[in-house]
Amino acid sequence: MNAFDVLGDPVRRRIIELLSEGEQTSGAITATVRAEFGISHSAVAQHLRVLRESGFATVRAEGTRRLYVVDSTPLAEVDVWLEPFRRFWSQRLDALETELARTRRKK
Amino acid sequence: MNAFDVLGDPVRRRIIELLSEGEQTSGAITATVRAEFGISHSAVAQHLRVLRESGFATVRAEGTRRLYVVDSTPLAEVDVWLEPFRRFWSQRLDALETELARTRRKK
DNA sequence: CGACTATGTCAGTTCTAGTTTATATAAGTC
DNA sequence: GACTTATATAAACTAGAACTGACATAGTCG
Repeated sequence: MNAFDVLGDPVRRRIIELLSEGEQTSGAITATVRAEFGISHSAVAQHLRVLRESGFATVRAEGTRRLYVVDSTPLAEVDVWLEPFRRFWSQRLDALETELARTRRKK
Repeated sequence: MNAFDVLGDPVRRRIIELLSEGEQTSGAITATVRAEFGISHSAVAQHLRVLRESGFATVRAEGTRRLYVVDSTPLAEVDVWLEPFRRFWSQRLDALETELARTRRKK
């Protein structure tokens, strides 16, 4: 599954957000997501699988717990795709910076 | 339809890429996409509709032609979502910069 | 005006992704 | 060893997205 498809699901985006705060057990993630989205534990487990298989997360076993961490590689890919478009919304910022520089020189 | 869902489709991503090079007629876009993906003109028209309705593109009529331009607003939203994660892949760069600064000071 | 071109929409079909319920596995606890 | 907890998977169902083919609208050109 392609990186953009993975991010297409709000539950998965939320899980990635949760993981950005640091390592989380499957159980902790499931509890939060269940509370927020009202879906079954199985649904969450399947989202976790998608995140694993698409490279957005990696897992480490500790006893019966599974500890998930975010892997930023696919996110970086998305960022790269976005890169050429960034000029569209940074144009105004650039213009502002130029203007500020000019004002400063006048002083 | 949410911005991430819109970007989930490869045809739509391609259309956005095409539009980033500047204004394009519906016909031009359709021709390129049909050649690359082998789908019907109707399918392309429907993707264009999604892009319009989700705010990724705006249209201007000129005779019978429709001229599409990219609107970066939803792309910027995606960029904003990505922002907090950027530190993950810029860490290495940051570390490198710190190291360089230290080396410079030693000299 | 009639034929043609550019574009868009509708209806129906197919495929896929997300969900639930039920089941499986393996590690801790008494 | 039986019971519980943590987690994952399988199978079946459903909803919705994407596609095709047919039709609709409106400019353009002879």
